[in-house]
Amino acid sequence: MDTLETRELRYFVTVAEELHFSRAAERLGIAQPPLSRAIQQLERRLGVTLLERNRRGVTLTGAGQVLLDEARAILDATTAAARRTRRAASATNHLTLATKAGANHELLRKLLEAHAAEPGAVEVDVLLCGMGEQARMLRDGRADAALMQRPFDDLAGLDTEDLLIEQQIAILPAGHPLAGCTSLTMADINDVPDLPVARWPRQDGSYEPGPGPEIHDQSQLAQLIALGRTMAVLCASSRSWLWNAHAAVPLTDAPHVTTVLAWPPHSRSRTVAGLVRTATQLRQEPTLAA
Amino acid sequence: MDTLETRELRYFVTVAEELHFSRAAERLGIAQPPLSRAIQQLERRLGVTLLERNRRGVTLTGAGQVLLDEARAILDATTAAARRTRRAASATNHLTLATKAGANHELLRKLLEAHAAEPGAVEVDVLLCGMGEQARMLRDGRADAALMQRPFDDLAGLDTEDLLIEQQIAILPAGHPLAGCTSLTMADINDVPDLPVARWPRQDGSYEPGPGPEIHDQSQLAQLIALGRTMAVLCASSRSWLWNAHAAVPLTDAPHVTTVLAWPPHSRSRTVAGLVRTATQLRQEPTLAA
DNA sequence: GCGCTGTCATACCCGTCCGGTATCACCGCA
DNA sequence: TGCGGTGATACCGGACGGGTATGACAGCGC
Repeated sequence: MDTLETRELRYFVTVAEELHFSRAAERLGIAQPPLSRAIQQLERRLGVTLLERNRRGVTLTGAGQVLLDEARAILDATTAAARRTRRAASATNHLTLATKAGANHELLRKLLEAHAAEPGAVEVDVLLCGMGEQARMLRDGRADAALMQRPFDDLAGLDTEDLLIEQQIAILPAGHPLAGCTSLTMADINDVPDLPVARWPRQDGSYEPGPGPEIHDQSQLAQLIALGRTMAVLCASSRSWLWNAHAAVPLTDAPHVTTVLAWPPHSRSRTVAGLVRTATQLRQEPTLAA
Repeated sequence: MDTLETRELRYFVTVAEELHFSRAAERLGIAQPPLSRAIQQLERRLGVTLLERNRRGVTLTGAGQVLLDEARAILDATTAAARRTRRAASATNHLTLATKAGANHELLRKLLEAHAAEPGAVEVDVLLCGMGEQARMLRDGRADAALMQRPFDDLAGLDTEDLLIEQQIAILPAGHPLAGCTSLTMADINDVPDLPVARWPRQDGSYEPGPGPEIHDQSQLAQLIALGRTMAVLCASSRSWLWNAHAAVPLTDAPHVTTVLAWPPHSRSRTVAGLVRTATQLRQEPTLAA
């Protein structure tokens, strides 16, 4: 009675996104009548009205909104499942680790080193991602594990293991007056008239309004800071990629950043488990606790 | 090309569990030949061998094991999706909160109270679960949110918000010699010859071997302690349900227990979001921080 | 070695159901 | 009151899921 087929979910998601049967059918590459029928069947089977067909357009009901979220997650999970299965068959004894390009150099190096030294070491392919792309990589099965940062990245639905807690620092142009300070507060750096704070994309990819430049990747940010156009707040390990034209000043009241190893739940694969084990051991070493 | 239908996944999971086509077909209520064909189609579509058909039996390949985990998660997600959609349609303005029976009385009371006082308050149905049942309730869509405890409960794949960090305490029969101590350590209470520590089920439902009794629910435990048959290690808030025949002694070196509010990821429902908001505000109140 | 049993795979047929085309009912609009 | 555009309905053909019968093959007892 509750056998939601993925075909039906695919159809429903498309209709819910388009709020228009004909356009949805076109996007799906089928005709409109079968699509209408499929949605009706889905509604009948569930015993629930998912879409309100008014004159001039279609709207989602509350239940429809719920199913939309669920269906999206399920469809993502199926493509991820297919991809993971294929990768498990082909690149056996490989493991793809997604990391934010430029972040956590040191931690990554140590993790790879420690993992390679383990007895049953599998080869680790490092996948450098843009801002917050790791979550997608994990969820759609392109990566087996990822280094991510709380509270920046969206860890919803992922298993995690904390690896490193860091202060945040302000990265400034070396010549700027504030660069000489030994420490700063958030209040100090907000509203500096000639040096707006860079804006990162939010989880949905949009930017909140503000004077600072919109940042897409770390190299762009580095250059803009070096040019004296902006400043940024980053975790302390970002020091590893600073230029001569950059200055780093600790922020006393910024929230701490936790770097975590994340992996998809329900993944009981031996290879990921091995990496997690290595990582937890790493964390317990005093050299990283500092 | 990667359109894993849920029917195929259902078939594959059954075969992978039975490791026997005919039995799997019987369980599925279909004949064996169509099942064989369906699995072959799945393998052909994925381009991956999922099952090794040896003489005398079938075994899972590595890729098959991966797909088995993924498929189970997906099938759970579909039944959960159907249930959540139906509940969203029928019990609108309701919200089901799963809690471990007997745990976190005070916190639960305060949470419900605070939530009821919110302006857009929806009614909260409290669902009392047995050991670690909350995770299943959340995952299969019977509950919208749950109070759970780290590190006891399996939080994999759930979103959480920390609510309360507590010490653990030892619950002893009131007359026992150790009951007079002002504090104890784990070493003190392990290997007490006449009072073995009670054993809780693990995440898979099994018990690790040991001398203590196997515990299924809190009332059973309470009685066994009162009878002087066992002792238990629990979080401090368990004091609220202690009997006169019980004594509680703080444990100095036991790991802390974090009670969290958990909910399924991708759930952007307004009602759950409201409860989470209430909960986070609760956490920030000093009365609970103590 | 010969059947016997039990495994999964193959061959073939049938009915369901998915998808397509044609059309309808309805609304807003000029 | 037509016209454009919406989703729903009617009907038809073909693909495909499911059933039965059978095959290929391994292990086992005689």
